[in-house]
Amino acid sequence: MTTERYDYMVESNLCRRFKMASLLLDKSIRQDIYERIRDDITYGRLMPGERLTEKKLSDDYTVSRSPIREALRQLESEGLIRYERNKGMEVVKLSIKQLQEIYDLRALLEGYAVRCSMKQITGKDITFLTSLHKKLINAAQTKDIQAWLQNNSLFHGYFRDKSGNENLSQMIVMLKRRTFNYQNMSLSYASYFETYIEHHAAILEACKKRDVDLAEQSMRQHVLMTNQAIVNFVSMNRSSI
Amino acid sequence: MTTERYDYMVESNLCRRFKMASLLLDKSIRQDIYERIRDDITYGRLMPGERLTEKKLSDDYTVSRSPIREALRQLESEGLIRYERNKGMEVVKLSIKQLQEIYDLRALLEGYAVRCSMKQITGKDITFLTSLHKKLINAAQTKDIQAWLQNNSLFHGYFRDKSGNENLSQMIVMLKRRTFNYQNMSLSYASYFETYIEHHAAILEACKKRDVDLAEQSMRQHVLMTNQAIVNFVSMNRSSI
DNA sequence: CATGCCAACATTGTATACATTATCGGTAGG
DNA sequence: CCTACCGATAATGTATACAATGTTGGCATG
Repeated sequence: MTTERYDYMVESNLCRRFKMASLLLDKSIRQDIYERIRDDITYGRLMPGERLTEKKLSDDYTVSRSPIREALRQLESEGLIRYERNKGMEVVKLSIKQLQEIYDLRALLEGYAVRCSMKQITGKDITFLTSLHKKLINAAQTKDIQAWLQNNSLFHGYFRDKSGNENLSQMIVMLKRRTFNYQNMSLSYASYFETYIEHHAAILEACKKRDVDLAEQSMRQHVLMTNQAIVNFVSMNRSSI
Repeated sequence: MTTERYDYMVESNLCRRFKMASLLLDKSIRQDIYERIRDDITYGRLMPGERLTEKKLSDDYTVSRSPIREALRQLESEGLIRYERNKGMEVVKLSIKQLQEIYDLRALLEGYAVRCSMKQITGKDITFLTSLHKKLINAAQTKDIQAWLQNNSLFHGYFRDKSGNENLSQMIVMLKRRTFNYQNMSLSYASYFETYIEHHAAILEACKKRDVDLAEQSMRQHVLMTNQAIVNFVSMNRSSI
């Protein structure tokens, strides 16, 4: 009995230290765990189909199962993991059809974001987007995938943020997270940098001309084309992902 | 101690077989709670801005806080409730701007759903939609709001389901849940049955002519018009909702 | 050797205990 | 009268205990 109490005290003290660490960051353990697992999935440290148990996660992060379970519920709602009652969960593995569905939606929504953003984009914004475009060209020439990813994200994110529709923005981000790892893998496999740069150039050009319809259409085509590259990649590597 | 444990295990395994039959009908408490709170919000038994505490919920449903908390995480992810750390949660109260954002998205997505569904809609589907349309006309004439809501839901749901895009469908449903109560309240306040019937007729007509662009456009306009009615209603009753 | 059964174990589902934080009313000091 | 502070209370955040369910591997049986 005494030892039990002793053990408990030790555990409690350990946990307190972790709690304090997260308190300093003003973040709950649950929120922290949520973000870590989410990023592990989007950045491919956890692969599609991989099975996760609450025990393993609570051991890995040295916290109890309570915050873990709550974080998992969030991730499930966002379509990143799949639950089966009394059996556990796994990282969502998207079928070709699902990938196409999601990219169809992304094309629609990102295109619409461009349309909305046109009302608020000024010459200054065009200048900034052009500088991003140049960085992308540079990244393509030097085959710097990290730089590409980063600036590509900024390019797309710019229209998203300028759309002025917070709900639209959130949806696009959610869809992006669900496919990010697939996109990343396919990019490492076979990059279509030149094609993408042409697309971006077309979008930019349409923005300069203030041609809303063309800008929206260009973005839609661009996203759909990206999807094609990913579908090709997944089709060829279906066994492992 | 060992024997006790042994006996317990035996009984547990034996008992399991007798329960097997009813297992399929079982639902986890969490899932049950989730659905009940969700419906309480969408059907207005819980009003926007209303504050909920875990203790009250666990008392109401006579369960512990664990499944409650997990259900609340799901509801939060879906935008139905809002959490503030260490302070608790409340039913989301949408601003006029948010309502417009969400309806903008619904218009975009439901319009797109009509576009997608056109590939798969046959004469038989048109016949069914026409019968729904007639029921709506009847409900309008008799001012039967319940019948209107039910058949209107079927009308819109038909295109959604026929779109063949499961992700699109889920998004529309989610957006609908977030605004359902507002829509419902505004309908009780001032109904635009005649206008909506004209819209539906236009959509049906476009379907019959297989005019995809017109059908999509008609649905978009219809949804945006609905939004206008709701915004008017909310603007006038801002104090209470 | 194949197969069905079942105890042991592993995992998820729920309840409870404990820890931390917010809220609110009252009181002392200005 | 106002404000700042304190403490009681109630809420959320986390850890742990207990219960129900799924899985596995060994053993008996044919």
